[in-house]
Amino acid sequence: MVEVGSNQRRTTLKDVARAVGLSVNTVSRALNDMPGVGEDTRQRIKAEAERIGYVPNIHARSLVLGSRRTIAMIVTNLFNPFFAELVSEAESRATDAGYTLLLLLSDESEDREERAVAAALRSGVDGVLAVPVSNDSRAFDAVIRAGLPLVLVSREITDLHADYYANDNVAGMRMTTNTVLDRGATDVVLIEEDLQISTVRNRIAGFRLALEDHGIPFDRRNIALIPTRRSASVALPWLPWQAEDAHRVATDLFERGRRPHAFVLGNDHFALGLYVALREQGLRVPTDVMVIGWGDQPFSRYLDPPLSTVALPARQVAANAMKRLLHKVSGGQGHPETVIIEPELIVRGSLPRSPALIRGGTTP
Amino acid sequence: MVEVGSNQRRTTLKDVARAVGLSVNTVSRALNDMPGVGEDTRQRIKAEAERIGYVPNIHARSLVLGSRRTIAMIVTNLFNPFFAELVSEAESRATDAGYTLLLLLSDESEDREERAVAAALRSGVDGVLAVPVSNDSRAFDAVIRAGLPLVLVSREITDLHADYYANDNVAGMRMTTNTVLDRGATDVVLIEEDLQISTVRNRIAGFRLALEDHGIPFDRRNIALIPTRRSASVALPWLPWQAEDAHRVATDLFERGRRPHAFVLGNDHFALGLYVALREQGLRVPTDVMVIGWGDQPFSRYLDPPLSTVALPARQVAANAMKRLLHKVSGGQGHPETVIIEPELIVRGSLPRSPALIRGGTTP
DNA sequence: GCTATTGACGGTAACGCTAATGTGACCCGG
DNA sequence: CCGGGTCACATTAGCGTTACCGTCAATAGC
Repeated sequence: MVEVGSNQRRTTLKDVARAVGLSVNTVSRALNDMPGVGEDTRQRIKAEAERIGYVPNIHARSLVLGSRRTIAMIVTNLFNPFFAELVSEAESRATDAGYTLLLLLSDESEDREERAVAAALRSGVDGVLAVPVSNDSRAFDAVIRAGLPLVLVSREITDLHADYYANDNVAGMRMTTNTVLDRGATDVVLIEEDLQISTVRNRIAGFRLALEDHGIPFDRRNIALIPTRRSASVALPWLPWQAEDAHRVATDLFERGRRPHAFVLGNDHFALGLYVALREQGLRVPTDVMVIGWGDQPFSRYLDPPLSTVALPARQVAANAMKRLLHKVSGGQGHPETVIIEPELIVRGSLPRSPALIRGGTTP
Repeated sequence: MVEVGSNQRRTTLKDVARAVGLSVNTVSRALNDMPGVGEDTRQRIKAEAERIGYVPNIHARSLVLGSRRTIAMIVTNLFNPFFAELVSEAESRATDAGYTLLLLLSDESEDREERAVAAALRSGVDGVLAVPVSNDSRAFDAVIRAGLPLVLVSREITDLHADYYANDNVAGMRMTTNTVLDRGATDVVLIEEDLQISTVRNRIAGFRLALEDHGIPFDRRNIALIPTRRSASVALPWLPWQAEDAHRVATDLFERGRRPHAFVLGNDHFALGLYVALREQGLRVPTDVMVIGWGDQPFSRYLDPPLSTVALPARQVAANAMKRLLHKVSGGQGHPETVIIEPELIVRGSLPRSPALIRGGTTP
């Protein structure tokens, strides 16, 4: 069995140099496939380095090269599978390009976000990929001041002049809302998280645009915001709670005598609680009430009835963002760019098969 | 607006030293709260460093200190919320201890696992926290050979002498199986992933123990293994597919005339597909068939009926593992230790309220 | 046959930081 | 009044690599 935690001195370039009787310099050039070394010498050096178990000291290399070949990714949480997918794709792309990924979680807290940014800078990363907590640019100003490439994903910061990659929340929510309106709903309720982020703002904007499209006046009562639970200044958009809160919000509506024809949601997890609330009210989906979720979670197609939802191009967004970031990291230029990708509506049993199946909302 | 990607030279200790008219060394000691600096001088130095925006160069510091204060975490994927929670907790603990977390994904592929380990070593991390892909120790031998602290989480490698932290899969599955047996089931089917990992092995062991507890002979037909989908040698335990595969496996059983009294599952996602299969067969939960899942996913309590399942102490496991790793990283000794935590059965509507409600399995 | 040119290699200086060792001023006791 | 100790700082030596220049021989060109 190999001994753990041995404290033998690591073999360095100097050791290899001594072993082959050449200079440190030549050995370095040989191992890095730099010109200026005879081919046979190069092979001999490589063989010897392998033999005595030489592993380059990344710290020294980073110091002289000024790069650690590492990307920091700052994400609010991993419980939202959308973020998990973003991180997953980003890791894969970074690895393929010979970079590693430093993961920092901000937990929807501006405090922690600031600390994450500080940690990223301290760690000497080559670039930062971030899903910001809010519209406040303060934390990320530090990144820009440090001269580090920065790319934002999924959430925009309005007055920050940075690259931004996301899916189209405006068009997406406009599409879902229009879908239920086209099918005869006139009283639609949007359930959303109460977070101060562009994602929510844009989805609300899309929702209002759809109402406009159909000449329906917007009322504040068309939107139900689910307050974010916080603990010690850390937001907790914990998925079970989202379902629970959606259940409560919907039940409140019904108890106040409201009876919407359709719900469009900012999150598939809201549908879990909403479905229960509807069952409790004896309302049937989609004949009494239409429901469209957001995010196409794995469970959504297995609900009863299967949940219509919006599939988000998470991998594509992350891939584009990382590609752009790596381009900037390796000295690439160009004005900050914004790339917004259209999401896709997935129609399932929670929508009536054909339009205009619901009229007036109440079944006779 | 701040210019992005500027190439101004970073301010170094020397700049601070010149600004305050002191030596580099004194500035270093002042900023690191080392003795040998007058208190007023220290404050003056700190203020000046802050003013001119000094950020220590981690590369240089790492070189001289021989550490980057970074932990590598190698995980198979982030789609399984259990792993997402492990990573989340690990990141939090590492951050609290002044470390950063390098995330590497192995995608259930031994190839990628080996590359992840290599990347971790190249990156000069101080320790490795890993969920291994298989029972093969080869990849992690390299970690031990490099003298790096290694802690395994959630999956064990039998012949690797390393610390290991997990939840008790044997006891957990024994408990769930005993629960349905206690309530009168005699024909129980376990649905599991077909992965060569200790997790699955142990859950199967627990399942068999429960059968023994009840004097029921074990038959190969008591276990339905769901083959892992692979693409280009990368396993894809993608959650929607797990549900789909469970649906298929269950339907196959029914079509071959099998009619189990209970299903115990290795994963809540299997329940999604199973529920659909049961509905298609006109079978009711829990009166006709009992179901217990595994992992307490957010959606599980919102299924119809709510899914009984096993809640896993993911955060606790990760916290213990990271604590142990950080202990070893800072030179701590001790024999490799194994800590196994009991999971908790959560009883919901997919189990009959009182034992012995089902007899013989068929309702009259 | 003598000078340019090329190729293979060595010497040395960074990179920015910390740690070990020096140095001078000051204080204190005898 | 002087020796020894203490404090506040400076000087210097690395850490292991890569980059920039030399050097020296072999070869090519006229």
